[in-house]
Amino acid sequence: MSPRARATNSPGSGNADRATGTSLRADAARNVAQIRAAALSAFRGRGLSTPLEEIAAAAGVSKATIYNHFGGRQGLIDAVIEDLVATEMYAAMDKARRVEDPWERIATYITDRRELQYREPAAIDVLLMTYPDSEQLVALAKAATDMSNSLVQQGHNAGVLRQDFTAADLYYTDVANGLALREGPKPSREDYDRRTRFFLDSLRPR
Amino acid sequence: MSPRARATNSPGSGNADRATGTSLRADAARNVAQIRAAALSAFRGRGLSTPLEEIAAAAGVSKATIYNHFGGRQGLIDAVIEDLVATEMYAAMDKARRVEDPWERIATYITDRRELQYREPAAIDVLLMTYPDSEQLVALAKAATDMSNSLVQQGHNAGVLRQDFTAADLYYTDVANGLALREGPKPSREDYDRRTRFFLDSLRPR
DNA sequence: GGTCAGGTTGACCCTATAGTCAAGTTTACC
DNA sequence: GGTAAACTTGACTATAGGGTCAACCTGACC
Repeated sequence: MSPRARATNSPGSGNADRATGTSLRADAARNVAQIRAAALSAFRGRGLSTPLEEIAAAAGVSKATIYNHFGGRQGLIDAVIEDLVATEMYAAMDKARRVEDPWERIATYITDRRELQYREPAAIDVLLMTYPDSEQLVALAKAATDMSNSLVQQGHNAGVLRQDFTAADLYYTDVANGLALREGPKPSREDYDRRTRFFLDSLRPR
Repeated sequence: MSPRARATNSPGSGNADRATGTSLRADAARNVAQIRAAALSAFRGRGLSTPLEEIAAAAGVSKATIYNHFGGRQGLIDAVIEDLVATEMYAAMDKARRVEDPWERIATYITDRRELQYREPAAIDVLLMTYPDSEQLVALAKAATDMSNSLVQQGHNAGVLRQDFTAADLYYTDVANGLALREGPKPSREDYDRRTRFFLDSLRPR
């Protein structure tokens, strides 16, 4: 029986076959790398539900090889989510946390989040938790939720955010924006940034 | 050969088998009515991409009977879109046109549009023109576009709408909102209405 | 250079959905 | 109540995607 990827990776590893402790044969290691690269590119272009056969073809292997190494879509996602969005999401959170002014902190975080979604349509799958069995996705979603709650709380306390605005409102807007980017025609940078400004403007206290 | 629905209905008829000029046998007329009712209900609940077999089952007929009378999904949509959303969309436009104050006109139209989308998830398919071969959908989408352009123009002229806000911005927001309603968890009335207010607030001149 | 565990894959099966049609059933009308 | 046109349908084909596995390859090591 071939080695199977299980869901026991510690957060941050994200590498196929790692948890087995066994090392891969040269050809297998090459295939894993090619699959990862193909998945990354496919997920970026078409979202996390890209047919695995397409990814396999792009990697020059058969579909079954993906199942061998990653166990299926979930495992593949776990293996590349770090490179796909997690790194940037955590970076956006860290960056925001380093901003002193409460309003600027919120504005920075929201702007960066929207910026990431513009570049990376797959980010919407993180928000929607389309694949709730992926541990890393769940962890990431939780971190993002905590961040939002905390930012909104701070904004209210500092009086820089309208009092009737909630973290749930922010989540809803993010989901809506992500879906619009994925389903509709992609807006120009200029249009997109202007809409970000509209949104930020709407958050100030009345 | 059984009569087939073609795409020659004049706007507003929306009835299967009408354009043939022939009248239906009693059993066929009953089936058409049942299919329409089932489609209406299914489209409301699950959107315009509900499997036809499901609609057929709900109507107590076979899938082939839907093809006989409506020619396929497109024809079915044409046959029920009027009852589904077109009536309300046109009503919202008319209502807005009767409002004197330019800002109130915009606010009324946006509020009603969002209200309709809340009640009717299928409305998003009209905006996105998921089924671009449906004549009535295309006509409806065009009417809505014209309405938006005109409202925004009037708002700018009257100085009640921020100058950098465009009809495309309104369209984008509508699409985003419709998708969020369809894909994500349905927000409470209270939350939804509050978000409508946020959006309207963001449109005022700075 | 032979062996075999590790690795790969073509060829499956399964599900869901769209769409078609020959054969059978039902209605309307004489 | 017979018949022909209208109507219905079960059974079919086709497409797309997930998932599995027996049989076959190949790299690593002696």
